Amino acid sequence: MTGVVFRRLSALKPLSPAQTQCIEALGERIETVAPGATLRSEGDGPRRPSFILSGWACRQRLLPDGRRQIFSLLIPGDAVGFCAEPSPITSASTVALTKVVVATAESLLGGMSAAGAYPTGGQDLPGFADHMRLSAYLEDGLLLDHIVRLGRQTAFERTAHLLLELNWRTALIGRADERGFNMPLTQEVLADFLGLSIVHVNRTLQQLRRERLIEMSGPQVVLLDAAQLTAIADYQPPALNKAS
Amino acid sequence: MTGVVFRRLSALKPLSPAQTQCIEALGERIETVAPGATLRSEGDGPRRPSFILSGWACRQRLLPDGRRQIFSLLIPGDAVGFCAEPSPITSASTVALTKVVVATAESLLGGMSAAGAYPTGGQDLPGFADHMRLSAYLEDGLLLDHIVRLGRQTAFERTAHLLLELNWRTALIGRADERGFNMPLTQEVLADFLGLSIVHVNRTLQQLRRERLIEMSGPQVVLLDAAQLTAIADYQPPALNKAS
DNA sequence: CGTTCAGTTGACGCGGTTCAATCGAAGTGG
DNA sequence: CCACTTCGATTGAACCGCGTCAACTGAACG
Repeated sequence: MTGVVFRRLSALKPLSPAQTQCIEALGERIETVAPGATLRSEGDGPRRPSFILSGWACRQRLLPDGRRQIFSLLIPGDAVGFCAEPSPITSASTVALTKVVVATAESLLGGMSAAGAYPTGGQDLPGFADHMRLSAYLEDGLLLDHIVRLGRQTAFERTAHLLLELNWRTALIGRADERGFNMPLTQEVLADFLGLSIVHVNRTLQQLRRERLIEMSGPQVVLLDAAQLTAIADYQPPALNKAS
Repeated sequence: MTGVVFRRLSALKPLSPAQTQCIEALGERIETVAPGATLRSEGDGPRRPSFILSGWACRQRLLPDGRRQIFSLLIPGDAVGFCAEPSPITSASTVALTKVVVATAESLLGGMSAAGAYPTGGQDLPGFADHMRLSAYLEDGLLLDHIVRLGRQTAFERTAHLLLELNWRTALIGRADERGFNMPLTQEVLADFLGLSIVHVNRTLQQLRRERLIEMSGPQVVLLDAAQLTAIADYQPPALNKAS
């Protein structure tokens, strides 16, 4: 179960044996969250950070009249709640979209603690600060991509872009191959992420299928022509430079 | 000139005398950038971080066909290029919207250096790491607000929300009062920020004036009815908790 | 077997874009 | 000092991408 975390983090920067061992130990502190449940709500105080071992979640905000905007989709291997603030400056809640298994991971917090304190108790902590920092940059980049999608791309381009992003991210954790990847999202979730109506998401997906760019059977998605999709969406995968 | 930086940072967390002195010293390393010039381009390597002392800039990305999306607007007191990565994971460039004066500030980098190194050379550095971390969270929150605007708000709501945000931010650095604030942006910039066409930005601003919610004369903006604007836009100012 | 939930489809309307033209203010060069 | 240009703001008309409303389908479930 902790393999996804290993793959996710080692893609950012190589992991030492001590770190690898530390990640394997994550499997010992597991919690299961039901679909729809809140992993972390808006005004939460300091909360133990964790990794998603299985299932999908999202960060979102609700408007008073019920409109919802999803900021990011969280897949296995992704971190939750690593913002070390006592109370977050801006409100967003993290919600499970499927059944989710998380591993609590305060032990990885070395160098991430609040008030900028450098590791005090355990100098021998395997130092995940670099990984978490790189991970934060990666997420930040995904947010910028999202802003471009919402601000300047058509429904067709947006949807193609998202599918390419999810294909890249699932591949990173070893969950995508030539037979595609698994996307356990309803069209309502896609709509709230892409800033579209459910109906229009439905029609856009149909168009992608009609033009033989993708294939879908249930939650399984196959990108039939990744090159053309990439051109349509102006997609550029994140540039991970492990040399860092 | 460095007063805006002081106000900006001390709003996040009180500044020690040593830190204050350090900020005043920023005035010694000044550069001027012409409107339209690039402060920091996409693939730039490690670049010296800096603060904007006067003028406005933005972070943006261009699409192949010329469409532009602006991620964030940068005003005096804001930091530029504090991401400590050798090469950024995602591409965005920072461009001056007016004449901009920046102060280079590598001396504030204590605890921000690459590779997660904790301060080595100068333990006596006044430690701006906390401030820069809080500042990053603040910016992150502004990005989330922006995503909600673009994804789920109408042109009218979006524009109102932006004006409230800019009013709050200019007030934070002491540049807004009951006579309003100065917004040196063309409608084209507003359009590329709000994900709208120039024409529609023009009409939306007209509607805001017609409904006596704002007043504009040149770059000067007055919010005539901040309460109603706040309700319309569902605006919530960032919660700065200095107690952190 | 009724209920619920996700996906699908058609008709219609609106919010916002596009195209095109006008206008005033601010340069700029002869 | 006067054309001439440029740039940003403004306006009208036509168009269309996408939302809204409403109905229907099939699968899953108790």
